[in-house]
Amino acid sequence: MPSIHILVKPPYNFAASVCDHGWPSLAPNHWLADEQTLQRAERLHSGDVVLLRIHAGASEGHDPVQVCIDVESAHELTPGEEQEIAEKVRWMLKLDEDLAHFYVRAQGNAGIWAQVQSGRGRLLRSPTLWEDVVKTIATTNVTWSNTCSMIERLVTHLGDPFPLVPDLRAFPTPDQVAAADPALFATEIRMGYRNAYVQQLAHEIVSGVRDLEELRRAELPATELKRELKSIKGVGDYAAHTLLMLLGHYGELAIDSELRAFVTGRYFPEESPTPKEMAAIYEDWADWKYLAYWFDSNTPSTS
DNA sequence: TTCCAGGGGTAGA
DNA sequence: TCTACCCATGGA
Repeated sequence: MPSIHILVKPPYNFAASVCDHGWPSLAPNHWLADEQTLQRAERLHSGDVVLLRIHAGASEGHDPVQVCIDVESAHELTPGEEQEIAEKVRWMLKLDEDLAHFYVRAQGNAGIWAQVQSGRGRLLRSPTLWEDVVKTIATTNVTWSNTCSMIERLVTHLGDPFPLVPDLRAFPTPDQVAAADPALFATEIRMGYRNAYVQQLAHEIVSGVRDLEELRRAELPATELKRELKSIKGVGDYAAHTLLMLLGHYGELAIDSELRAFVTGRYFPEESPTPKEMAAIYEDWADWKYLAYWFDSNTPSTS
């Protein structure tokens, strides 16, 4: 089985970073806890589906951390395919993001620093912005377990199978979602009123009206990215800020029921804060508000 | 049965 | 910019 290796400058904790938010639980991702491995069926540009098993390699002290990608495939990989896989995994793991300023800033907060000093902060994302937008829309106004079920059904019904283990499927492409019968969404995939949003986005991409991969690669300022993201039906402030985080912009908080409950409980026990009051808690973190909140919410209260 | 979850669109002010 | 109302789904 071919294995692709990537060297990562420390500090970097593969397992903690991958598992720091819910994305490894959303199909086609699957976290194999016993093996500390992220498994995922992935459709390559050629249309072939391969199985990726991503895990940390052995490293000591200050040596670069090694990330290993074991690839199972029905055919022999070409050099181009190996390069494609490596690029996708680098993107998914945010290996090219510079978090140095966040680490410096985090050292001023003992609780948050304790959370991140081992090399965390690179939250998992999907190989394509398309997949991340669909998944983010699927997190709105539903419980997390329902989000997982919706995405599982979407992948099961529309994703291409991995030939060697057909039960494992890749995330469906915009073409596959656009071509799907709306009745299949209504009766089987069951994303509720989000069905129309997801299929509309797929149609926009297929028709060329919208290019999310161009948007993903374009190094636009956060304000412009946010405007583009909010023009997608089903993406409001919460979803846009979540997607900005996934794209490497941490200056806006994604205010959802979890954030409201955490911030109210820790900082406003006697009142019900407005969104502006909640945002003010992390104002000093400037471009790093999202990560600051994220690790603050994982930090035990000192009071 | 009712409520609500990792909200958002729309209409009307 | 703000508010009211509606939106499918599934678990508690």
